[in-house]
Amino acid sequence: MSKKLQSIRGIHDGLPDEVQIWQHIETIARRIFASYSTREVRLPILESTEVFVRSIGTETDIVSKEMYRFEDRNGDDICLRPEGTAGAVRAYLQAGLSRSGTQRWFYMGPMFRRERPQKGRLRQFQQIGVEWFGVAGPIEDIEVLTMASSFLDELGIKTRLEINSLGCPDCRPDYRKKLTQELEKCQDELCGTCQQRLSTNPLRILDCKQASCQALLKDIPEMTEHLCGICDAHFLTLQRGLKELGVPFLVNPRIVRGLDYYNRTAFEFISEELGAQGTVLAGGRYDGLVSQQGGPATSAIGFASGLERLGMLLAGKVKSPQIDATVVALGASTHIFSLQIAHTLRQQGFHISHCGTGSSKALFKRAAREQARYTLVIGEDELARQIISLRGDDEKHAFTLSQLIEHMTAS
RNA sequence: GUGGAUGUAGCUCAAUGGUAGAGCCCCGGCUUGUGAUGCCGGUGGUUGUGGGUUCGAGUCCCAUCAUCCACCCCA
Repeated sequence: MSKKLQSIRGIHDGLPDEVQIWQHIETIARRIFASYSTREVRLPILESTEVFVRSIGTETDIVSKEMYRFEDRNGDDICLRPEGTAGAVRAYLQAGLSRSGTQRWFYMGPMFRRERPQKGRLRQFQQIGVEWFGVAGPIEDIEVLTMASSFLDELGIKTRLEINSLGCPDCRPDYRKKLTQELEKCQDELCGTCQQRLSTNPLRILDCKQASCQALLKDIPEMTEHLCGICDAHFLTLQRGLKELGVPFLVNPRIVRGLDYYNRTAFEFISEELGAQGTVLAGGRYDGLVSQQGGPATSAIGFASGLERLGMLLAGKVKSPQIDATVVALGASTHIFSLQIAHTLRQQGFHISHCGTGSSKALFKRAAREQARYTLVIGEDELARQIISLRGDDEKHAFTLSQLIEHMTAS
């Protein structure tokens, strides 16, 4: 006997009940994004590792520990994409679109990160993402945020929106320096990982989860108070726009990003229902990335959202597709006739399931499970007279095929 | 990567170290034409996997795999 086969760790199957929810999410995404003239791109799942090294760098654990990276047969260093933005920028530049005006893109598809899995944190997961290129903002920041907000609203997912400004290469280094100086004063009281972060990524200390660190941060200077004039104006306009457009938000100066190409607007839509995996949609401005990948200075903003997490919040709330009719064929002699009926109805655009063979009890039980609008009963009598009965009615109320089509169309 | 919890039937869960069970679901019969109720019957398990201790292991020990929780990281 062979061992039972199973999918590999953190890589799960999408079974019909879950896929149905994903498709619902995707349908709404397509509609909302289209209303912002944002068009779909389909980008590679495999990229050369260089694409991510250039955008993510080798500083964090990401490239070294958390990517599926391997050597192709010809020696190329390639990997499964861990996110969508880097590949989108690569595609944008490869197609020479930097001289074609604003590009508004969205994508949906699988991403791969080799992390310790949890619920809502898988190694293969799916993201829906948006990237807008050539948009300096803050108008586009407001639009991207209202778009994201409409998307979640339309899904009926309750979140709170938190925004922050990360500043820019002009003002962030000063703030980082000031923050580091302040934190060095109480260095010994910081938790172990934050003492590390002091040298590697001091901004990350701002969202440390240790209560002791948060207490030390109480009187620390905030990024939002140290923005340069341009960043400050950008952030204020964004806030005013959101207010005027009725998008509720909270300024959270402790939102940070792990990578340097992010600047100014950063935002997260957070659900209360998912514990530590509560961020359901996150994004921000990344004016530095296109040039970092070797292109011309190009402003850009985007966000991404995990389908699995959205799906968990919608579990049980998405209706199954309605089947129009299910066919009960009683007795072997009726099988072909019943198949012809089903076939014709399908050609008319109806959704039909056929209950197959078995005892009448089994067939009607199967039929009931389908929860179709109609159960069509076809037995010897119906076959002889070329008619179809409905469950619950006797043969006096039977339909000819054309009458049935008319009846089903009318109701 | 670190720390912790949990793995018994399709699902929810029982079982002092001593014969692996219940409810629900599924299938069939009473009832070869309308998912009732009822009764009767049935399928389904190498107790995640592999070792060890023991006369005897679902139970104790070790390893491993998976899921879940928190941390790390978070693109």
